[in-house]
Amino acid sequence: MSAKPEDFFKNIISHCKEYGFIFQSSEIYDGLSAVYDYGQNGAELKKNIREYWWKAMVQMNENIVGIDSSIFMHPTVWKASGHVDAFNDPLIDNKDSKKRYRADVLIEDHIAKIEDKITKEVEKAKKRFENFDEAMFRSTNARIIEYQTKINDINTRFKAALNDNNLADVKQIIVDCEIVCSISGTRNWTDVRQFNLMFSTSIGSVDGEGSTIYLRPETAQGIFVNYLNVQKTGRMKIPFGIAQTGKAFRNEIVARQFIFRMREFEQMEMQFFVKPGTEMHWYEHWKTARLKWHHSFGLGETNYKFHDHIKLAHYANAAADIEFQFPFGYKELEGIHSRTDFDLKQHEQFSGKKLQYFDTESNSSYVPYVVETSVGLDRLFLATLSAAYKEETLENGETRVVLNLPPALSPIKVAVFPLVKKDGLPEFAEKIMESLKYDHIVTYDEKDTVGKRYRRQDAIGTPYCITVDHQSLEDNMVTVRERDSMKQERIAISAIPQYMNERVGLTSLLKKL
RNA sequence: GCGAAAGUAGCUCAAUUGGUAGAGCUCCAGCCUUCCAAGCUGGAGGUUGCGGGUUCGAGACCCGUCUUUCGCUCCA
Repeated sequence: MSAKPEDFFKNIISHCKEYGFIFQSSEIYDGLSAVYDYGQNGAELKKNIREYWWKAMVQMNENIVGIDSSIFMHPTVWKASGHVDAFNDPLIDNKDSKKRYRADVLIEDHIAKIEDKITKEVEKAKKRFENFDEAMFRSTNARIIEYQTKINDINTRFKAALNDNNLADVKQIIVDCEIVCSISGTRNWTDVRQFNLMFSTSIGSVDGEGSTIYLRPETAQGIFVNYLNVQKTGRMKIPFGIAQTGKAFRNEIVARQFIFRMREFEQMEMQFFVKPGTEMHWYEHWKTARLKWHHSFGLGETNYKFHDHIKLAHYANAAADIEFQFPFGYKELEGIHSRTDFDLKQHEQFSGKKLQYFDTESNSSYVPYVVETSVGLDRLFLATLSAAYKEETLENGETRVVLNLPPALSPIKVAVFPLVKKDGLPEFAEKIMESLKYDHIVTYDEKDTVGKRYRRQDAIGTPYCITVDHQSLEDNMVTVRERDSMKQERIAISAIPQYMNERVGLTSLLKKL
């Protein structure tokens, strides 16, 4: 329609700022890369999405309960989960080809090449001599000795450099070995850098005496370490789930695409504990249930698709993403993973505590298997907003920008206007607003023409506007104008509460599930 | 992180080879009109992202830096 695809996403970002949905963090100080703040309307929309998720998972399922675990956790949690070891690879870039390599792999490959040369020398010699003594040949041949010395030197130096965490020397080894990029063929390398996934800080008020702890890179571990607490105190019977929403932190190498990938973000996760062997049943169950939940937003079912993982993480035996068609293409919105008993087993091992469940049916104990649903709240926010954002051309040729948000998720549910700013209409309108504010977020506006005020509300997705006119003073009727159709109807003031409750509450969404 | 491009009022953009930073919209205070953004009057808002340099003089030229976008790379 009006905007070109490449401009469309830009317009959404501008709209987010202009109407108080998203601001860049610390903007007056030039901002902080890949960190964003939610403004007055964004905070409401985000809260509403979170609430809808929570009700759909916890309130609607008797066997799912919610927790709220700390962002700080014992450092060993992240050793057990594998996060500490997984992201400490030293990386180096070739400036010409822009190709990134693991520095240790480059060096190991180089060593392997030298070993190849030795092997070739040995094979050549094998063919030449009848009674070939390989060990003798290896220990006496001058060229092989030279190669082997080189390998030993590199290995010694490389080990020392890694032990001392001396990244400068790791680079120097690459330079000294004259290792070239296989693509560009050049030796134009950047410095070797260590990338850490997790943000660290220290606990304990005395500087230097505290121990290093991490800001959690996922909320799931808070569920795993509490699984037995919840199971016992809640008398939960398998299968049961534990849900949680909360911030997680990842020191991404690159963070792009607005709030799609941020360093600080919010997850909504549910870990479902099941009897081993039944996990595939539950995996399929949650795939279906979660997709249905997404569809209930009414943003277009064709915008969603499953992406089944072929290559699985070490802890999983099945994994799928629900992808959403963002303005920049299909991208992951939610992950549904069959995580096996990997996490709980790891925590058993590292903590030395039994994390087993006693199954009264089979009269046996086992570590439950886990099926995880994990959705990014910020991504869901972006998906919702970008699918709801419409630049419309009206019949009279005018354009309007409207957010076709599900009414239950809209930041503001009702706007109340006096048709004119005199004759007692403002006071009358304010009374209506006062009566509604106990149940809904309501706003009041008396500035500019009423048409302009409708457009302002369209731009933030307010589903209903109530306008008070002179006749209202006599018959206690008001005009209700609906956002998407722009249709108006006349209703009694006494009917407003029920009218709104039927249309802007979460109940109607929950009933679709 | 690498490369390229960009950064001027809340938003969209101007500003002659280097010569006093402007406009429209928005916003605010009023007036008028009164059911779909368009009338009138007045007002606020900028160390031109930031820091250096060249120059008599820099929004413009040079260097650095920050942020954003795109491509590559990475992605439990």
